[in-house]
Amino acid sequence: MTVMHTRPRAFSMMENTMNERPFAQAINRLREVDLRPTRQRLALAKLLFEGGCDRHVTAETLHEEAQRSGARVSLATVYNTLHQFTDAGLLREIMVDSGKTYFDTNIHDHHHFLCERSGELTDIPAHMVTVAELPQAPDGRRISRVDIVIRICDQ
Amino acid sequence: MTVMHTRPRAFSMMENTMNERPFAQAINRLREVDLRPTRQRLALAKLLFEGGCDRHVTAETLHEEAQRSGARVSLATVYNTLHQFTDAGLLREIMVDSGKTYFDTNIHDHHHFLCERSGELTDIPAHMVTVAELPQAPDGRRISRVDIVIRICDQ
DNA sequence: TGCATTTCTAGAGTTATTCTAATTTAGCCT
DNA sequence: AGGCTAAATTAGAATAACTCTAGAAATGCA
Ligand SMILES: [Mn+2]
Ligand SMILES: [Mn+2]
Ligand SMILES: [Zn+2]
Ligand SMILES: [Zn+2]
Repeated sequence: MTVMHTRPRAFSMMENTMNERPFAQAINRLREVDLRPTRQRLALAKLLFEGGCDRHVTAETLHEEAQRSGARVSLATVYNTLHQFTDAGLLREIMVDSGKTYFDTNIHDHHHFLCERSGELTDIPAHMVTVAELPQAPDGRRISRVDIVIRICDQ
Repeated sequence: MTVMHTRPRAFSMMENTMNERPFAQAINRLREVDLRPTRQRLALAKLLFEGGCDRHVTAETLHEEAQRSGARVSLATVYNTLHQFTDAGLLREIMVDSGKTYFDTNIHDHHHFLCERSGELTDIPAHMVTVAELPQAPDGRRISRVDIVIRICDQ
């Protein structure tokens, strides 16, 4: 399956070598999308993108994590920042169940396992799913994305 | 002067069961799962299943529709009924975006177009999508369903 | 027809999210 | 460095979409 993603390249704190100025990449990346690199945005970027592993966070979970790490960021700012990062192509929004919005640090073409017991999301790289045939988009429309959620349960 | 004492006819469940053929199936289905065919449930079943076309409703939209049709059903009952119908296998729940829960009258294997402009859902019969390869479910789990949402936008 | 059980309902409560308006901060310009 | 202005942050209020509660009504059974 091929869906056109003309999205900015993933922003990764891992690209910083240890001795480079901390946050240099983050600051540049935020500048590119006209977001001032404030203390709050940098703290959240660090939590989201440092460590490199793909994450699925809610505003609430990221806020708690920020508190625990000692960063003083309001919940309103966490919401604002998650949406700004999403608009900037640094995050992807996923709405999958139970009225909660997840933000995915993996912006590459991929799909998800959804655990029906816990609600946990797990990435599936795009190459592991082959869609041989898709219907045409209705007249005057085009396909912007194909989201595949594989729901898993016990046994 | 003549005063008409036309006592409102008592509601007869038997009459409805026998005469209103479109609901015979729903009523039997409800009986199977121990849901009494009450005035409210039958009114909502009529709105949902009469006309045959596949629908994607929210509690709010179905409640408005019920009001307009003259049925007096509380919003709480609409929520209860939609969940009961879902548990009974008469509806399927879809959570696709914007924190709203949609209920789908099409319970057969199928997928959806999602209009990114309006949020409107449209059915795609399962045979129009061919999935050639799927990843294995994690150890001790099995795939319960594969949901495919094709997001469409303008142009 | 009486009675236990189920269902319905208004309104209160909850949760996730957005809005508002006052305060603080960032970036730029002397 | 100090001042200015737009952007950003924040606490708390507001909203949206449910969910719960507890009393009233309907239902089905004997
Ligand atoms: Mn993901
Ligand atoms: Mn459908
Ligand atoms: Zn799980
Ligand atoms: Zn549309």
